[in-house]
Amino acid sequence: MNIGEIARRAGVSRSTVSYALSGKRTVSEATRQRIQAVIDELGYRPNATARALREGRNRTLGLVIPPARGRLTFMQLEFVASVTEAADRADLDVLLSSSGGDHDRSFERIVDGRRVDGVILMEIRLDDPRVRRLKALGLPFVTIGRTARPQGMCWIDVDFATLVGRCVNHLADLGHRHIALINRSTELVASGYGPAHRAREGFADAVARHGIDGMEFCCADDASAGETCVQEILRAHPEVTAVTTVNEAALPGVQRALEDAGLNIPARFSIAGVAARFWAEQFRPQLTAADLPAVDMGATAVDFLVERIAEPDGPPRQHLFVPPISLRNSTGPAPAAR
Amino acid sequence: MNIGEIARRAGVSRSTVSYALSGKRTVSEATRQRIQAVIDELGYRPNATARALREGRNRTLGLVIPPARGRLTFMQLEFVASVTEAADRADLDVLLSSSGGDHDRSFERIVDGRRVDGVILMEIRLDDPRVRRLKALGLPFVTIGRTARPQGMCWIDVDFATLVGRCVNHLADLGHRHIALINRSTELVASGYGPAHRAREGFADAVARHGIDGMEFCCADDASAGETCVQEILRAHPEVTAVTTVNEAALPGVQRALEDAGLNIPARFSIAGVAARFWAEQFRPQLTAADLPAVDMGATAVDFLVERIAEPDGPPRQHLFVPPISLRNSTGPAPAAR
DNA sequence: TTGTATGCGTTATCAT
DNA sequence: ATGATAACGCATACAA
Repeated sequence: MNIGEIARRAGVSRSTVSYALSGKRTVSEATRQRIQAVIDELGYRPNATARALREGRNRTLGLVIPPARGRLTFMQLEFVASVTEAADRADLDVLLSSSGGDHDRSFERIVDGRRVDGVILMEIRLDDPRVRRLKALGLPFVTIGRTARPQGMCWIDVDFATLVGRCVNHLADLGHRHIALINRSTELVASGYGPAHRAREGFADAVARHGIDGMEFCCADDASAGETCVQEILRAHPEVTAVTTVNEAALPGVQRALEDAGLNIPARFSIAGVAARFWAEQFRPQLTAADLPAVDMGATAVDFLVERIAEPDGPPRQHLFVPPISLRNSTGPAPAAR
Repeated sequence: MNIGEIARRAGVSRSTVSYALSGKRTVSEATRQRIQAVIDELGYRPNATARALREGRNRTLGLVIPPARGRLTFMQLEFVASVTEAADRADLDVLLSSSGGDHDRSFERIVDGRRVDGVILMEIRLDDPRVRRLKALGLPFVTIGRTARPQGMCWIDVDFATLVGRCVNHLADLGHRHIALINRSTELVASGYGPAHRAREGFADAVARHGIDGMEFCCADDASAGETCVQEILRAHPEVTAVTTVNEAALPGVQRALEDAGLNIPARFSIAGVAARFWAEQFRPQLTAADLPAVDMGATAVDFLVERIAEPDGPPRQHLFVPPISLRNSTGPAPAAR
């Protein structure tokens, strides 16, 4: 069923049907109703593909997620859901692409074929080839996370440096003098993953500012790595009384290792970090942490992208999220000794 | 950059360029190379929208997910990721639609506008209006879960009845005589949600078969509901020594309540169920459970859909997943008394 | 208030 | 081995 058939049956021209539908020029009430009757009867709906071809836009945005083999984090998954809902509110569809590393076929398909009007790029690297690609194509995009040179680009990010710094402040104020950072994986750091780098920097700065002892550990994004990591910390650095972390997926293992070591939280050991609320509340006792604002971030990313699509040469918008640290029960005064 | 421009610069017709690219008719090596050179130089890529209009298909499938306000479960999220990857392997894109209940705008957009060649429908109800819609449109689709009348349709599902039955068998074999089922929420049951209904049936059958005492409790999909639910069970039915559940999101609360009641697992209380592996492993001690095979399910759903798109009138394929129950450490012999 | 004609970028049919 | 041309379904500039 197409617009021509509707026109024929209603005894009008195609343009009249089109205008009756779009309202972009006046159509007499009589013909409008006749047309509508035919449309209702035949259940006609305009073909979105033809419209996209004609209009030169798809009313669709691309969402590039990391390949699932590296297991999506809870935070990422919440973000995907919130982007989908925000897009829906703007009457936009979302074309999903799982890409990253060498697995970029779907990214190419979506971008090369101009299937989308703009792209939201998750899990950006400090130097990201996909960003260069999008720039070269002149396709509007928003990144989640910043590249090394984010000037002139549209992005949103979480201020991991500041947040980790605040965690250190908090722990130092409680008297802790030997603090460990449990960062993301070595591979992630090596590949230039911003959050890991900025967590490191924020940690180093804060530790230096307080003149206390800080050490960093990389840790894969899973529970058993977290367990091993804490065991290693306790073994090699018995003086450590507190940990700060940006690795939410490691938390269950962190908890286990501390329990097994008989270290009561927060009486004998403190921990604070940055994590999705889900993980913070899952921790026992609940974790003092900056909750990652996934829903806000998704909505903001869509807002920025929609704005940029409408006005590609407008000023690039950027937002650094600094969510408050929720004081829960995992931090307390440093114990006299361990 | 379009195919006409390439043709002009290569000094050939548009059809020659098209054929050179598709290989659907022979093109002399000389012109092929000349064309390729121009393409490489100008970075030409065919416009997917125009191709879709011409070919009458989009090489895209729709994935309808439940609205995120009800928080996507891990299982659902894993499924989304696996569908995306399976689609990518088949060179298909995935258009995401979050719909369900009254929030069906994006479903309409995708389906009415013929933006997709087929649809994967998650979280099906026993009587689902979207299924009727897709049938009426003649759009190929695969459902995750079955409707009440699944004959003639393409679907995959998890055999909750059998799995819950097996959990009961296992617990009965261990000597438990008073077993509770922690099902999904009252609302979900009321709305005709298949897994909840079939868990109930499987439970009732198994309990009757063993001639033991079984009782069912509905429980919202979150930790605190799980906690309340277990407290209620322990209070009202102190004779209960084991629980089986299909409510993974309630597990953290279940655990908390049992801990608070001082009921050691599995010495004084046993629990077995159906859950994503993530949740089973998160439980302490690790949960004896049938792990939901999200990745297999995603791949299978895509396979079925691709097949159906290619051959809309072929026999509808169906698969009932009965994943093995992984024996972990949450079940043991019934205690003498409680 | 309505109709006619054109083009969006492809692919495929027919012709050479 | 290659070219000209007609669709695909829609929106809109131009006419009337």
